Amino acid sequence: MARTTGSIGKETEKRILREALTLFAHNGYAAVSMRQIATNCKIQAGGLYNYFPTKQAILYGLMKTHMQDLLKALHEESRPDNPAQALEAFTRFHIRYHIDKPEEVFVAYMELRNLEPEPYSEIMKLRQQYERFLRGILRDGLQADAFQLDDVPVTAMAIISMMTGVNTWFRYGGRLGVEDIEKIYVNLVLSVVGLEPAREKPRLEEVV
Amino acid sequence: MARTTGSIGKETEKRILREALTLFAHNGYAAVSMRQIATNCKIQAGGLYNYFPTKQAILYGLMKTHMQDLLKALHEESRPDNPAQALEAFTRFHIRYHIDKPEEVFVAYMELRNLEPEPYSEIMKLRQQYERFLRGILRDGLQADAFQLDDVPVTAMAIISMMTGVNTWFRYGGRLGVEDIEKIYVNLVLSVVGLEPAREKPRLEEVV
DNA sequence: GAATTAATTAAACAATCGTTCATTTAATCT
DNA sequence: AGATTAAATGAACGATTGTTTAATTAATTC
Repeated sequence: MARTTGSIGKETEKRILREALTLFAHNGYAAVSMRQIATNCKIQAGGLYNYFPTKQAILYGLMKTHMQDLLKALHEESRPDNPAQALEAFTRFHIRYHIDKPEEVFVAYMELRNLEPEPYSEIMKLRQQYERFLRGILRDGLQADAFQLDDVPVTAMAIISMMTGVNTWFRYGGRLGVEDIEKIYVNLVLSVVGLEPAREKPRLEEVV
Repeated sequence: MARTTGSIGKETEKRILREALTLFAHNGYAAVSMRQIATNCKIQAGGLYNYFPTKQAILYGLMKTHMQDLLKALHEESRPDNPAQALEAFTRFHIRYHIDKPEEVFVAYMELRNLEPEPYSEIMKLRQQYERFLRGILRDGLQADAFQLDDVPVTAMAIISMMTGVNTWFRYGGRLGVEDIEKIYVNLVLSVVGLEPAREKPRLEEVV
């Protein structure tokens, strides 16, 4: 069945990416076979090679798409001039985006080492773009005397690690909703740069 | 060659764990073969089974040892009564330990999903012990009105994520030494709980 | 509607996987 | 020293790996 219009062929390609994403996220790239991916797409293993030349290309496709989408979404956000507001906006964006796409985030982070050198460095460049964006905000805040911090690169990495970590424990239907999380993380991040966040009330009834 | 004294046999077992650790850390559990591990130990693949019944048992052995060592080391630290001092001590401990054992930390975190259900839940229990320790400090600080934070469990996870993230970028011989990192992270963590850290001087000459 | 082109299948490829086992080698015990 | 036992080997097991290829099926083009 030939489709020069490419509309249905592209559908299958997306399907492959989606099924591979779920499998990679749950079992890890190396532990997932092409036959498993094919089965979940309801095609034969050989059919995958009409869309991707290698298994590696599927992983690379997933990661590149994710990083590009992330950067695109980031640059579509409005960035306030005020450093504190810019940082808050960035935090809300990051938390929201990462909670919305847990599988993409998980794969993009965990499977870096399964990329061959060339694709690896390309993905890393995209990651560094994202990190540079945050460093820019921090530097602005420092120059405007709005932030207090010891070291811009380290603080940037610390903030990103802190925020991304939300994916390891957050589940829908738990004690806290996305908006609660967002608010808490905004306060955490603002605290990190020496700003007094607007707290509601201290809470003591937590599980320990 | 029989060794009922067990001294040399134990040496080989340790060797296997050490080589497996390095291989798992660099390539991932699923991507490493028993033959690779054996080769790095200068034995044949079959010989591994004199020490471990399965590949899975090697991974489990690595993770359990790491978590037990971590918890043991944690409880050997003195815990100050003062919440701020306890938090600072915990932070210094965590940073130091995680920088000292990057491969163990990496494997213990990244390969959780490659554990079968039973070993998985056992390792998770140990992880949760560690997290509970931090939550205890945070709760103490809240009750003593020494800390300001919105949510103990979330803050605990955020702090741990932030600190553990140091392993993804820190390399010896870089711009900052371990002591610099330790100091920076202490300030970051104290900031997170609303304490004004003792800063040296703002720095602006960083790479952006 | 015939020709062409694309997509899908099913079988096969060599390579490698974790694991087992009979055998050999070597250290310990009596 | 001889018996015993542990450890290491090297070959083999069946299963599975990513990928290729020829044949088949179906959709598009002229």
